[in-house]
Amino acid sequence: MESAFGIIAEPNRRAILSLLASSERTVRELEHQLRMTQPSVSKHLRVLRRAGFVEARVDAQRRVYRIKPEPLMEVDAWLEPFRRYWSAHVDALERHLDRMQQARPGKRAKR
Amino acid sequence: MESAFGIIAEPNRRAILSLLASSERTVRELEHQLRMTQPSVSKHLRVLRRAGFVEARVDAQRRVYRIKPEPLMEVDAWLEPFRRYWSAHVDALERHLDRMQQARPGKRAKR
DNA sequence: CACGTATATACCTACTGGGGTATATACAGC
DNA sequence: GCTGTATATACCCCAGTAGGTATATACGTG
Repeated sequence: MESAFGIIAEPNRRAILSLLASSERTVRELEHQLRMTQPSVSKHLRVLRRAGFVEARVDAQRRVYRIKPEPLMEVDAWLEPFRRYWSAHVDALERHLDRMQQARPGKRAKR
Repeated sequence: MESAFGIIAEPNRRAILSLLASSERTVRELEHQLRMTQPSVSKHLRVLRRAGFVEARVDAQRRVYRIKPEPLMEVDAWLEPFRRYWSAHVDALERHLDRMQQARPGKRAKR
């Protein structure tokens, strides 16, 4: 599957992306931090690279990978039509929490 | 694969969700508007239902499906750490989507 | 140049998951 | 009841893909 959605369906790939979100890293660093085998990391990185999620900078024998945001922006854009449900949901949750609070004054609502 | 990301990896499921985003629909309506076979629609709807993306209201023999936003909110939340990359690349997304669109027509050879 | 390190790739295997056809179930109207 | 409609499910088949092991490639250092 070549869509951005197919790419991030894989948990290990999401984990890689999440790590790279905070800072760029080498293959080795990813391998250790995610406790995956090196070929597995490389394979996932290749998929991510080809799909435009990451790019690599060469540093001697190392490849330092970093995020390229475009495909994730595409996912973000796809979510747009659904965002109108967010507010409704949040409102419903707030009303719910208000009722809870009124019914049991003194008890702290969670979340 | 049971994560929300795995669920929306499937293009037909995304199409179903996108249709439901504007309004609730019956299985038949989805079947026609997406030109899919009925069992296929039902199967995808079952996956979506079990993962909490949709719910069905019974109307005689019909089931009217509608969006439940929670799993998509989860996806939205996952994107949060990456949003700091957005601003720098706003117009890069346009170029990216143009390229995607160009790559569409015809089946491309694989690697 | 030999050796260790860092990364990529090839190859095989096993599993999953989607498509299709046929069938079951549920309901409505006559 | 019988018939048509609406939806779900069972079953089979096949392609894609992730994991693992072994190997290739590239680079740096002594």
